[in-house]
Amino acid sequence: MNPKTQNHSITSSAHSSLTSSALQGGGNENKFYAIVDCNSFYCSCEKVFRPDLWNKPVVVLSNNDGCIISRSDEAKKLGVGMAGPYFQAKHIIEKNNVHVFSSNYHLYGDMSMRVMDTLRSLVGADNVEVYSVDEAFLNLEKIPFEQIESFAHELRETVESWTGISVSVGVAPSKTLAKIANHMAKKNKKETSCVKLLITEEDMIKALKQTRVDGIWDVGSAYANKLINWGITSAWELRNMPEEWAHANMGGIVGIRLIKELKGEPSIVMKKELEIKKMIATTRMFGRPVTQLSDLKEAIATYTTRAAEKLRRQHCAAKTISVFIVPKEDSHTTYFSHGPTKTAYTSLPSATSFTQDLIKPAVELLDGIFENGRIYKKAGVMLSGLVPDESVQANLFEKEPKGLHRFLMSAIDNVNFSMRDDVVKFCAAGVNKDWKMRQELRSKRHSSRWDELKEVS
DNA sequence: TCTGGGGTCCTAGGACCC
DNA sequence: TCTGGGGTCCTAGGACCC
Repeated sequence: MNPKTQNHSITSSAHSSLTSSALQGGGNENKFYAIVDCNSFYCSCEKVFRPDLWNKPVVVLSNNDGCIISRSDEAKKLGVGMAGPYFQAKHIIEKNNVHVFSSNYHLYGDMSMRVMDTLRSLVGADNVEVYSVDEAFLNLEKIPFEQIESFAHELRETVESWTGISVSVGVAPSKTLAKIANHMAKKNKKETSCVKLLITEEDMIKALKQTRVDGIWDVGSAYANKLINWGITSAWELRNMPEEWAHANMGGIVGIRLIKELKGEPSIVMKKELEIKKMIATTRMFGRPVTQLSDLKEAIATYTTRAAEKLRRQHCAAKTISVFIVPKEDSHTTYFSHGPTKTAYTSLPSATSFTQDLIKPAVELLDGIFENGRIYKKAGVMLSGLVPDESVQANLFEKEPKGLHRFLMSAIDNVNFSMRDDVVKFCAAGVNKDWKMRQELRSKRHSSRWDELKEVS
């Protein structure tokens, strides 16, 4: 692993002059990026297996059935807000007979894999960067310029007919512009057929003028507010600011990159697939308020087990483990807030990926931060200082040979992966787990569990 | 009553070294 | 009493993403 890998390095000026020729509509050497983004992804996954819900309003809830994290177009039209708490939208939902699902990550993960595999088969695996569960950037440099538009439509049609998931496609000379194009495609599905290209200078200028600064990828609410206070409201106005200004006022090189991207000079390069994570976290809200140390210990042991699995899956070991717990707010506030998070971390004597080596320090850290009498609503475990497993530096004082442990871990992983649901687990993780999150409305795992396969009658 | 989970990158500042 | 300059590494915290 090379932690210094620069995924976001500024590209050379030679590159950008190549792009400006692209803007004038040059030849095949032009570089374009596509972003393919699934429409209302979680809702679409649910609908694939429920034809009775096509054209019906659907929403999907976050873990613990807390927030609304995906809405079908029909639900959006009814005024169901994004990322809002479920209970606040409940009246609209009940009145309009909106179908509600708890999140079903087995299903979404599997459908995501199918979408990504389809994209890989269309442009080659090397030209796909999976950006999130429902989006991927594609490098279109191999597609001849005059075919870009038809190819973008082909992408959309193929994904939809092979997986049942509808997507929107945005194409432009930089990732940030592609994101803007995608946004426009999504906003006017009928008019654009879910495909929007920004490949001429006029198109780009028009799009930038229509885009507000808070709609730009990588401009969050903090910068958007600042920009608006400075009188910069459209993406076009931001694009015309000097790079030195961006460096001074918008987070250093992040700001420069943003301006370049808006000008169509690609500055955020494609990431290689299968990059290993630099930090691994498993954190959850509890399904009910937790006050007992013993319950918290079970939760921490369970999260540590999950995190250690993720660690081994990318063949890494961790040098640092940290644990945090979040109490409920003492005072009565109407607005959602929580009490001060307590965090503790420790450096391990040597990097490890063994669950049992991680649970012990995790639970000890918990002992140090737990306060009797408090009510807790959330906890988490984070692993950092990750190193490739084969290069784990041996500790001089290590007595036990590791071969046996490694064998045991991979045996447990294999059993749990094939059977799922923790058939084999560590006792510290508890058996009852009544603190576990609520998932009352989860659909079946149609595509990843034999016993939950969809039946066709 | 009820508000998710899991990441990334960058910068500043302190500790430490020669 | 006077107290450099340059470098690296680490961590905390802020900003962002879906």
